[in-house]
Amino acid sequence: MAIADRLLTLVHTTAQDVFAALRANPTPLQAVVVEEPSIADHGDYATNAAMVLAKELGAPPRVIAEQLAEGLRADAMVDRVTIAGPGFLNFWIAPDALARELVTLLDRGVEYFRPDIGHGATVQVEFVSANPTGPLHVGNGWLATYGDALSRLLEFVNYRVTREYYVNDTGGQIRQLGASIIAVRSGAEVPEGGYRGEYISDLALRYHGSDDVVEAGSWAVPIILELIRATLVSLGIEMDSWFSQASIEESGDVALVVARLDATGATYQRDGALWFASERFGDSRDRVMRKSNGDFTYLAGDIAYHYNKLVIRSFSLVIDVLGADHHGQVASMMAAIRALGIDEHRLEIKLGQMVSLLEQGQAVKFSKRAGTAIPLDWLIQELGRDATRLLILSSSIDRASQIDLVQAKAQSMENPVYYVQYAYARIAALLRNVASRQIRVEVGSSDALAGLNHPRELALMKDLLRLESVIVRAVEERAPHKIVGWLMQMASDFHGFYHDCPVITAEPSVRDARLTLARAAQLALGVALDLLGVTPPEEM
RNA sequence: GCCCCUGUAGCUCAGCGGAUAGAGCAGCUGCCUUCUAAGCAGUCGGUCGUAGGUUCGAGUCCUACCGGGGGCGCCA
Repeated sequence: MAIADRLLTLVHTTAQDVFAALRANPTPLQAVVVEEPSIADHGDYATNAAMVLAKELGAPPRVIAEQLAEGLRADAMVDRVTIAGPGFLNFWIAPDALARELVTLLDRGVEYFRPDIGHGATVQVEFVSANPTGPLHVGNGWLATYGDALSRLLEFVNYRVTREYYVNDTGGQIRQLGASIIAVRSGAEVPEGGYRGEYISDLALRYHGSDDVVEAGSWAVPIILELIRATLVSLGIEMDSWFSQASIEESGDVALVVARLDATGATYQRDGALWFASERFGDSRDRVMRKSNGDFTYLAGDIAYHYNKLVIRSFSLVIDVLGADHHGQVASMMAAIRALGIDEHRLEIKLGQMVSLLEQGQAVKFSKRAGTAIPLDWLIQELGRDATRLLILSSSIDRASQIDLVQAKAQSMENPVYYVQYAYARIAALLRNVASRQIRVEVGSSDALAGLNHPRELALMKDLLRLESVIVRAVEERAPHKIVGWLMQMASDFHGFYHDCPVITAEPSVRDARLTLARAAQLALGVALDLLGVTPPEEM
C-alpha cells in the first residue's frame, strides 16, 4: 500500500479513537482526504480530517486536531505533525519510513506501480475507425494516440485489452470514393461530395476495373487501409482487430438485433419505415431502423455492431473513442443498450473534442473531401513520433485543442518530450559510468537509504511514491494526460537532484544511496513513458 | 430552440472542494575545468469569462448570462 493510503488508514483509526473518547457515534469519513500540499512548509502530506470531524461533532476544528495529532504522532511512520490554518494536520514522514518504502519499491520493480484494477477482465477499446476513404489527418491522430495510451493504461492495470478499428467499408462514402476514382481516371470533374487529393490520382492510375462505383470503391478500401495502418504504426500504434461493417451486414446480425428490439415491443411502423422507440429509453427522439426502401440504417448496423461486442464477443467493458461530431449517436446507442437489456455500464463512450489548426491566428478545419486536411504523416515526419505523441497526450481530450503548426514545428527542438526523455537518458548514462569505472555498488539497505534527506532527494522519493495513485486516477478518469503531468514534475525534480546532488563523486555510502534512488527513478520514468508510448532513450 | 464540451499568464495548456493558482514556449538576468547545459537558479507576467448561490473553505460544485467548438437526417 502506498504511503498516502497507509496514512489515510491511520487517520481513520485515530478518528475512531476520538469518537470513542468523546463518546460520539462514529460517522462516515468519505470526505476525509490525505493529500500532498503544494507548499513544503505544509508537510509531506496533509489531511482535512479535523475540519470534517469538527462539522460532525460540533466542536472547534483545532480542538479536534489536537486530539488527532496526539494519536498520529504515536505512529512510527510519522516524524512530525503540526496543526495549521483552519485546522489542517500536516505530517512529515520519518526518513527511515521513506527509505523502507524505497527498498520495497526496488524489490517489487515495475509491479510496485501496478494497481490491480482490471482483475483480468476483457475490455475492448474502439478507436480511430476513420472512414477508409483517405489517409489519416492530424485530427485522427489525436484520438488515435489517446485511444492507444488509454489502452496501454488499461493493460498496465490488468485488463485484457483489444484495440479495434471499425472499418466503414460499405455505404454511401464508399460509392463516393469509387465515383471519385472513376471520375479522375476519365479526366472528369470529381463529383459533388467526392474526394480529392493526390492519393485519388494515384488510385485512379492503378485502377483497371469497371466503371461501377461500388467495385472501384471496394477495390480501393484495402489499399487505403494499408496506408492508414502504416501511419498508425509510425505513431507506435498497432490495432489487434479490424472489424468490417460489411461483415456485420452480411452476417444477418442486423436483422437479428432489430428482431430482438421488435420482440421487446421497442419498435413500431410509421410511414413505411420501422422505428425504434428510443425516446422511451432516454433518447431525444425516436430513430429509424429500417427505411421505407427496406435498407437498414447506419444506426441499426451500429447497434448490431455493439451487440456483437457486448453479447456475441462478450467483452466485459467496451470503450468507444469518438470525435465530438459523433455526439448525436450517443443517446441513441445507449437507448439501444438499455432496450436490449444490457448493463449500460458496460459501454462507455468517450468523446474527444475537435482539433483545429491555427494558421496565422485563423482556425482551419479539416475536410477530407475538400482536401484541406493536413495529413497525420506530415505531422509525424515534422515532429517525430515521440514529440507528436507527447504533444497530443499533454492535454485533456475534453478540450478543443488548437495547434499552431508553425509554432509546433519551431518548438520541436524545445518540446517537453526531450526534457522528460533527457532525465531518463541521464540516469542511463550515470549507470553506464558506474559500470565502466568498475565501481562496486552496495545497493540500498534501508539504513543507508535513510541518509537520503537532501530536499532534492526527498522530492524525488515523494514523486516515486505518488506514481501509483496518479496511475489510478488516470485510469479511473480515462485521462492519460495525467501521466504527462506526473512525468513533467518527475523530470523537473530529477534534473534538480542531478544538478545539486553529485552521485559518482560522492563518498561511497552517499553515492550508493543516490544511485539506488536514481535507479528507482529510472524505473518509474520508464513505466510512465511506456504508458504513453514514448521511447525511453539510453542516450541523447 | 434543445443536448455535449469548453473559457486559467502574451501563446499552448495543467490544476483531487483546501492553505500563497502552476508548467512549457515567448521576454529579461545569472550558472559549464566538475556524473550529458536537450540542464539548473532567478525574474517578468493572473479581475481563473461575468453575476449570484452552496460551503468553515470555490479556478474546482449549483444556477443564470456572455463568448468559443461540436451535435440535433428514412446520410454514414
